Amino acid sequence: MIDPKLLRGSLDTIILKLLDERDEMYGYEITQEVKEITGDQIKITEGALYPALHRLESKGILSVEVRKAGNRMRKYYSLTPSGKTEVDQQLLAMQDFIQSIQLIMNSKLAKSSL
Amino acid sequence: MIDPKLLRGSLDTIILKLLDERDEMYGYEITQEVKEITGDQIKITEGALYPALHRLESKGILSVEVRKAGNRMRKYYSLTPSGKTEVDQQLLAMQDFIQSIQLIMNSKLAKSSL
DNA sequence: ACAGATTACCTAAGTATTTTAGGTATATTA
DNA sequence: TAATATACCTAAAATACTTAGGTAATCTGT
Repeated sequence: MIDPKLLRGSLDTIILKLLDERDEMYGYEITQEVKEITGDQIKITEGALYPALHRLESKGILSVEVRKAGNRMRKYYSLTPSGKTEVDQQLLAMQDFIQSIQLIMNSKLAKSSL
Repeated sequence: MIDPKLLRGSLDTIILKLLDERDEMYGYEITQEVKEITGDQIKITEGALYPALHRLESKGILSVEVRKAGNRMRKYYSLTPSGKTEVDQQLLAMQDFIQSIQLIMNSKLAKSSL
């Protein structure tokens, strides 16, 4: 399991990336998809997910449509036009982030006496 | 410049990785080294750095030695024995994290009608 | 000589995000 | 019919960060 600490700050990007691929997803589906893609490595907790979805909606990045699956309610989220711009930015930002982290993790700093 | 939001949660690992290479560094030196390695992409703010160093020290992961450079004080940090164990764990955790993020970022989810 | 930038440390208030720990209700499986 | 899974939610507490200061020594250019 991925240390949840490292995940801080990347939840929004993960959500947006999935919605960029899937067009439409509901919250619970997102948690399951992330678990599957990462082989159970990343588990998004609902206490983090739902507030994040609400935030993104209130920022105009996501739009919601409530539909019923049988007798049960689902809230389907999708990217708004401004959300699509936002994804592109966040995906680039994530790439830069990973690259920089790898620079640090792969750096062999000069030790005085080797 | 890397979105500071994405950096949340990885500051400790960055610090520990540098100290694993360098054996001994002082705070300001860490900020400069990170800037240099990442080509100005990652800038660690002092408001984040110093509390982090104090946290790691109080956890017994780092030890400090105050020395003078001329008339000016420097606090040199280094890994304690338990700190060395901790680095190893955190470096593995960071690798797993990056790998999982990349799985998500590279995932092409099945869209219904392609 | 001295102003401004850099080096080097620090802290506290405010903000943001997450964890933890609940709650409700329907649907499926043993 | 009990337990698990699906599906939504929230609020208090914890955590970590940004912002915005503060002190002081040293270097750089004029």
